[in-house]
Amino acid sequence: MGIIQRREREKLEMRQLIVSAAIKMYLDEGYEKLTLRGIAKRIEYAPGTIYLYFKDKDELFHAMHEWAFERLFEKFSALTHIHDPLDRLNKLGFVYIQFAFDNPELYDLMFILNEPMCAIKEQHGWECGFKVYNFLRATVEECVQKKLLKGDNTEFIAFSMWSLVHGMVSLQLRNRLDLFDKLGVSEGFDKELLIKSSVEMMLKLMKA
Amino acid sequence: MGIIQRREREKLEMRQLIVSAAIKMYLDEGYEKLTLRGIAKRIEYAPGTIYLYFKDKDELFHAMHEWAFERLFEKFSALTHIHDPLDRLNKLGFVYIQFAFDNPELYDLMFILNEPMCAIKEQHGWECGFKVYNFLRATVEECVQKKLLKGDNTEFIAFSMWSLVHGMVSLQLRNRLDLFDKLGVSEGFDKELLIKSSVEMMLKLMKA
DNA sequence: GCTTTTGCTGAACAATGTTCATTAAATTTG
DNA sequence: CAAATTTAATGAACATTGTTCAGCAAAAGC
Repeated sequence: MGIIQRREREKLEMRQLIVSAAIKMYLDEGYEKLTLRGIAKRIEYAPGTIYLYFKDKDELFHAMHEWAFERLFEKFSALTHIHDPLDRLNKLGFVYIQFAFDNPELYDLMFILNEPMCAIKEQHGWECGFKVYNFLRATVEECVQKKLLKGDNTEFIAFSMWSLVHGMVSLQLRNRLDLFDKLGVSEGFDKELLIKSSVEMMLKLMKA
Repeated sequence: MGIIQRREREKLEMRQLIVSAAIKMYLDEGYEKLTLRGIAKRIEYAPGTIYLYFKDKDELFHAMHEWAFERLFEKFSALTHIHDPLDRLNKLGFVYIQFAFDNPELYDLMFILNEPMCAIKEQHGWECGFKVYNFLRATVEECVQKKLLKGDNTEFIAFSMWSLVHGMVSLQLRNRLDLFDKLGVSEGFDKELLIKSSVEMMLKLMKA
């Protein structure tokens, strides 16, 4: 029965077509302008068709969310060759921050928006997030075992580090760092530099 | 001219009436169910009336946002009596976290949602946020001057601490910590404990 | 008492996510 | 190959949303 195989393949291709169009539209025009009608028009299908491939908009967001995680995981993977775990940990932080600045909309999808997580609750867990987090966790674990860091609780340390960079990045993405513009510093105050410098300081502080 | 004074007062009262109804509705039914028609019905006015007091929904969000900041500032103010700045810094963190867990919707409004910041761009800056942040900043400054902390850059330290707790709290609010449920830990894994313990660890680490 | 200003109305508009009866095409069956 | 059946896609329709605006009634000014 080659036919049902082909059908399955076509179904996946169609799903991918929709997701690609959605991502392109999302990156081009932003969150609010990403509409199902717009996506449908872009791929030259009727709006209702999307519902044959996705239960609702949340599920489409989830698919985009997974795609975004693959992009970040690629960046992380490029660091596996670094032998010194402390060095790797450092780079990991900077890659994470750089990714957020380069792809703010994707970061939103991955770590801030509610939508993709609604779809997750009804399906399997948050595997893509888990996978990326484990990269950090494993590196921290290695540092802990080699006693390169202060403290010995891998869980707490990894979580704290993630939270630290996520906190900085998400405050920036949500314009909460505009606060620093008023603090007497120069007008076009560089938030990216503030973040990177602060992370650098914290990492130094945590070294054994 | 007592009349225009009364008018001005009535205008403010009406604004407050709308904001109160909006907050009540927001806390009762959540972000998505907060609709202008719903608010109008609640205060027994026509939908269009709200636009006589607020330019758009974002501006209403901004007013709610300011109200929320007053609530947090009250909590912070209760800590002014603590003399030891390091102790105050500790408590500050826990009050912040507790506030977020007790009032997740308000926290959203204050630090995660985009809406209230749109209204800010067109008006004066983010004064309410600035005020609350300065509370933290001043406490850190005091610790730095008394050499109670490692490091001497008040700006970096205060920003890092804010980011750390905000990161933890916002990851939790956006269900990104569900990841830890799969990590083999117990099912009803206590996120609040994880957060508070991690912050505790980090604070110890930063003590001079 | 007439005119002007003000506050409020609620119908109307455009846009959204979502559903579903209907149609067209592909596949299976006889 | 023709008929029957299953599948894919349509696009009009529905309920909601934020927002606007011509009209209207009451208050204020003269």
